[in-house]
Amino acid sequence: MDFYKRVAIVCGQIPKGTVATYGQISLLCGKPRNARQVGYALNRKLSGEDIPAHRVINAQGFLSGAGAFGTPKQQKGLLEAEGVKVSAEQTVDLRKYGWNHTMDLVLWLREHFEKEGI
DNA sequence: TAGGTGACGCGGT
DNA sequence: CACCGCGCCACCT
Repeated sequence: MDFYKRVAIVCGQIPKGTVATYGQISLLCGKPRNARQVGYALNRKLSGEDIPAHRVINAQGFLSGAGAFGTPKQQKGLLEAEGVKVSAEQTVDLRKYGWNHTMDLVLWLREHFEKEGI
């Protein structure tokens, strides 16, 4: 499914030190209603192994995917290693670390998808 | 083929 | 705020 390829490309654009939400990724992939599929893709590694999956959390700022990483709280460690503060409850302040993607990115993605034929 | 599931999200109370 | 319910949709049984 091309959607998974798009997920890989979009995730690759998340700046280090910031986090994006599942809904945001699905939106940027052109499928506003596929937030669940983003989680599914990352969980099953359907978009590749080497993508910053730790930077993707849910809309409430909670690290819902922590359990899929090696050890619980592994995701927390990865985020803190790049300067993202994670609370003891495994939550991140989206107002502070949330990814504010630009409209330019949307256009860039559009062209990139077109060029890749996905 | 039918029904259940889930790294989700939003609106209502 | 918290909690609840419902919509969502590709996958898996």
